[in-house]
Amino acid sequence: MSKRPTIADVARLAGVHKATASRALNPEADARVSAATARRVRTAAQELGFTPNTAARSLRTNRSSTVGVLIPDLTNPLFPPMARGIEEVLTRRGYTALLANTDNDQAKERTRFEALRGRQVDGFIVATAQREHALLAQAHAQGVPVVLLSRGTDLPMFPLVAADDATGMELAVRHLLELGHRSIAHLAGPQTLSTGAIRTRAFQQAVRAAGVAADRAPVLVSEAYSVRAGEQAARELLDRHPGSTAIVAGNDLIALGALHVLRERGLRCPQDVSLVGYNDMQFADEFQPPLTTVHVPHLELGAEAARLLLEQLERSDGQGAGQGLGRAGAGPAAVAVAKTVLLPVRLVVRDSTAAPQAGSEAG
Amino acid sequence: MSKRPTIADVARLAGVHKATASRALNPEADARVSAATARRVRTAAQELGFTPNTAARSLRTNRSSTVGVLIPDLTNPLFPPMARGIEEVLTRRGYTALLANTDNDQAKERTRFEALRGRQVDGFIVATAQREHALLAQAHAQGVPVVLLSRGTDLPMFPLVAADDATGMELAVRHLLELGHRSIAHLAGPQTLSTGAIRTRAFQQAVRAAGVAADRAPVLVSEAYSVRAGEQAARELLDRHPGSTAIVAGNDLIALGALHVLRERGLRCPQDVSLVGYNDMQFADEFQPPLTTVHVPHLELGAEAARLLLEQLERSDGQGAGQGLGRAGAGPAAVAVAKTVLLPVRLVVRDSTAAPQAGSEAG
DNA sequence: GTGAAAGCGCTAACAT
DNA sequence: ATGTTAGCGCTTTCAC
Repeated sequence: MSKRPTIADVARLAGVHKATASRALNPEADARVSAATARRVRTAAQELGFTPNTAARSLRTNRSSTVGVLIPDLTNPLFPPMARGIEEVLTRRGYTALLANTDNDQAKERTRFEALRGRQVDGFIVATAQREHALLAQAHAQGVPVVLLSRGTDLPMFPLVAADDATGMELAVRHLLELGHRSIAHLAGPQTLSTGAIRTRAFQQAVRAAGVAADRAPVLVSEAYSVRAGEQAARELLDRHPGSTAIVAGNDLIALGALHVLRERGLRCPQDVSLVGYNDMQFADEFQPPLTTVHVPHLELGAEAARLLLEQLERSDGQGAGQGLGRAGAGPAAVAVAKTVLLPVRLVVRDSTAAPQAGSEAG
Repeated sequence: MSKRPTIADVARLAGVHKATASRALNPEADARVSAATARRVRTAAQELGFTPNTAARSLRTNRSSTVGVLIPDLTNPLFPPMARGIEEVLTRRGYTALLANTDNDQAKERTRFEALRGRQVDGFIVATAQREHALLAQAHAQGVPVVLLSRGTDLPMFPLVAADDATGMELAVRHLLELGHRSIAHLAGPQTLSTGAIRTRAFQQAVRAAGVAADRAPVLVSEAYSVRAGEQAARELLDRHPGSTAIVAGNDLIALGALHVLRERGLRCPQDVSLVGYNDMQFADEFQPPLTTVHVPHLELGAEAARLLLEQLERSDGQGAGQGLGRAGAGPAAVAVAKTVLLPVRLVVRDSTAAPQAGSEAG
């Protein structure tokens, strides 16, 4: 366990001063060093296997090249691809992600957030946003750099990278309409989340635009994006609206719950009831039946969020306040509004949707 | 973005010296401080919202309370539960995990390993071990604290936390035998991984013990733990051993590949061929058909690995070399051997296994 | 273009 | 039980 070489060792071997070595090794300052010495220093560093002590650097620069990532639960198949997308762009730029699972628990989230701040993270990528979010409001007031991933807040405090859910939901509903369905129910996700609210609204607009009467397009809200909650909501739906020939779920987990309930009631999917999920999570194509769903590019979502955050960090590097903002409206009175990036989605048709059977399940 | 309070601020507010404040705030040293001042200091810290600058602490103590975690791929459903188990015990003790995906790529693994070392991680949890592993051998030589997770090396260099795969495989084979199968094939995982080798050996022992002839218990090696590789191996298996009435796969992903191939050949599972997976990964119960498999407690595996590493870190805290070793054999000539913890598994019977149909598929 | 010197915030000797 | 001092390894003024 021989001690690791420091920059002083490198400087000595290269025959220069510590400061010069530091400059030569740092891309931003190496213009101030002659090409020859720069090369000598880099060779020396290579030879010794020098890697800078990040703690020392961090202490000096007050930056850590580290980013906190708040996600609900790594065990939910949506998030691993996002995490990988984040990791990929972050590491390429010398940053490291610190992942924290919050389990949608506010107290836990706050604890982890504080702990990460204590570790001098330079910013956060937050995939746990509620439409109203005390912690985020506070973070915003304190000028902490944050990028929102997948879920937004009602106030556009922070840049957001999300899927184009309005379009996605429209695709889903249109698919069902084209198959001939006229009684389409929505098993909505939690309305406290932007994804839940946006998809629900888009569902309602799509059915209304097609001239489907409101009572033929009921919305039942699942209290969580989970199989269990999906089952509960699905039971209620089948009890109260037995005439529905199709269901579009707020996400794939809820759809899975619905699948269970259909099975438990002896209803066949898609013959008796068609079902559309949302997200196209891993293994959605292995379900029984393989799920028709809206594909969301989770990895790209994560990658883009990381890019946005880095951009913001770089910008606010020199000066203090910089919050990575775009401008809405024009003129001097314009309010600062954060940029939103919407990534395109597409419908993936598999076996859980089909034309409604004549007579069957008609309300 | 007012500057964060330092320990000097806390000391001033409490009317003591920095060093005293530091002692009062550090559990290990607070015995050397009077209860009264300790309380005063802690109150002051609370009031200011003081959180120590980890970079400074790290620089001074040469420890980071940070652990590197090497996994193949977060997107493989086995690893998120492990990561959560790790996170849970680590954060409880004030540590943070730095996750890195290696994609089973040696170059990538080395790069990430070095990067993490550069960040002064105190140790590693490695779930990417090959039976022969250059990087790990080297890490061992350098005295880097490492705990192996799930996959071991041939040489017991490091403590290992894994599932009791020998028993698990025996359970799987016995289940098939009890159903009446006498032609059981094994779609093995990569033999360069301890899990692949151990499960294969256990398979062979189990069938041999039951008196099944070797040619009635063929072993085909899948070149990766993946659906794709599983499909390839399964095709070869069905081509070369069409008489098999049951398959036990090296893991659930391989089993899934086998399922695809059975379907593509018009063979029904379990009526024509029974199939057993391994791991009981998330959603294995949603496959078509729901998969009979060996349940492995992945979260507990991760948690236990974290515990072992912390133990080792605590121990080697003061002195230098401590490698967290047990002793094998007795007497002065005994070789240092690292502890292995095997967690129990259990067979989960679902719908992919059944008694062989009389006559069908008989070789 | 390079060297000298200071200091980030913390903790571990060493006093007292 | 508490204060004093020094220094972890790095970057960044400031000189020259």
